[in-house]
Amino acid sequence: MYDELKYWYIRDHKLFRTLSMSQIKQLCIITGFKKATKGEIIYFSSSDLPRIFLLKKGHIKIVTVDEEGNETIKDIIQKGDLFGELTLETDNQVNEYAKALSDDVTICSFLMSDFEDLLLRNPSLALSYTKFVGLKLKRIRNSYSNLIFKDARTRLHQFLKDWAESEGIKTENKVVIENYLTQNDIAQIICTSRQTTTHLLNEMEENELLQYNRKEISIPDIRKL
Amino acid sequence: MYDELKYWYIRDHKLFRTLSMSQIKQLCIITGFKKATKGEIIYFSSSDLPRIFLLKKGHIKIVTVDEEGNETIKDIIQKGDLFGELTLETDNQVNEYAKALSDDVTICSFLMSDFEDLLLRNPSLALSYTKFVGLKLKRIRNSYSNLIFKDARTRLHQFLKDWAESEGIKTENKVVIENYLTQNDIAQIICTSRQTTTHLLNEMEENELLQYNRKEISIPDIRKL
DNA sequence: CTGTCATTGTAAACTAACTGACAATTAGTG
DNA sequence: CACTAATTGTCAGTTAGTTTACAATGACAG
Repeated sequence: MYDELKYWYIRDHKLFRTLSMSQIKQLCIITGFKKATKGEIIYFSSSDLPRIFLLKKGHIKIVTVDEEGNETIKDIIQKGDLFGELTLETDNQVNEYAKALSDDVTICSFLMSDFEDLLLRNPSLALSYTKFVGLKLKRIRNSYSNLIFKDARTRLHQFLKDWAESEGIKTENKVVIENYLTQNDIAQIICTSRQTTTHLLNEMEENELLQYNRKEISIPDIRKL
Repeated sequence: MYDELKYWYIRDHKLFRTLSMSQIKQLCIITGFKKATKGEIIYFSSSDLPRIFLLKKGHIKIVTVDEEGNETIKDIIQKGDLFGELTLETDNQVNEYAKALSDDVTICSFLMSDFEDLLLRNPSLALSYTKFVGLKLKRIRNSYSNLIFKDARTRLHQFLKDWAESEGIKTENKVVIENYLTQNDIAQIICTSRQTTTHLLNEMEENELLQYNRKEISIPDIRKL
């Protein structure tokens, strides 16, 4: 029964919809599970064999730490996202780890080598996967080019729009986002200081562009951003 | 005889080494060629069927133009690089084009649909291609995260290091780079103003970290950057 | 209910980098 | 070879955003 659950977890991802049960089994025999609560650090066990991860539930951030111990956010992973070495190449960057942002994080993983075997046997899956990585590439490139050229205000607006787009619950033009990020997190994502972010958020609240609190962000009219 | 040349052009790319002659033919029947000289604009003919491009010779930059007509450099493509829609998804962003940076630009291209067919029939090629796209993703992510957090000076240093690494001719610790970029191009790549770039380059020349001219950049000791 | 820690709010001094404006130099073309 | 356009050099004024520092608020554990 527990085994059944495992399969379902993987099968649920749109990338794996085309797979047969036996192919899923091939991956899942070695599937690892992990649960985490808020603030918990999840290492990409570099000692272990390289793995690909799939976030089933919750939110996590991928973080790197530089020589001086400064955390920088590399990516925010949402439910349904694949992460880890998408290049299918092993990389021994030890100073990179994931951190749970919500209390109900569930991750499953499988060996990269098994995944590669599967791709070789299933060209259409390989094609889907390539498109998936390509899409990720495009998303990252776009968000970065937004980040770099515009000022902090525009960057915050753009970030909120993107966030609302991908996760917000929309009714008419009003959008409500579950806020699992601190202002400091947001600051890091849009590459500005915590103070500037606080300032801008308060400014937007004064102009009635949004209501901010630690649980949720509510945007009365998304078109005005 | 001309046909033979065509095949060779594609076969030369490391991605295609594993292909049989007939598979190459399948791609090449519809291969398009293009030559360009410095400054020439090459459109990703959006009216035409979507294509994948391979830069055989020279250097080009991928550029987007925003509403106000400002050019921003999205990518620099070097000899041997594949470019175009790596996502294998059509995208109707018309405000994106390529511009030749050197006088001897040669591009060949093939239809995306043909490429997809080939990937489906050739799983190991699909896997290689996936890794290729993944690598591109990693490269872009790294270069961006370098760009964003550091100041202009560090960014320029990092850029020069990367450039020297990928294209420079190294003897001992001295590196010579063929300079096909203007200071304005460099400024756009490292996201700063043209004046700041000029200032920093001159500063580095004073400190004998490099010698700059329009033809080449010579770095006496790459470790000092 | 209270103490503690994380998060958010606010302000002043400081600085890197941008903008605009113009001059000097170099490359390419007829 | 001279003319033109592109590239590079230089400067002063301005500004967005950082830094430092501390206060206020909220959340959570015992």
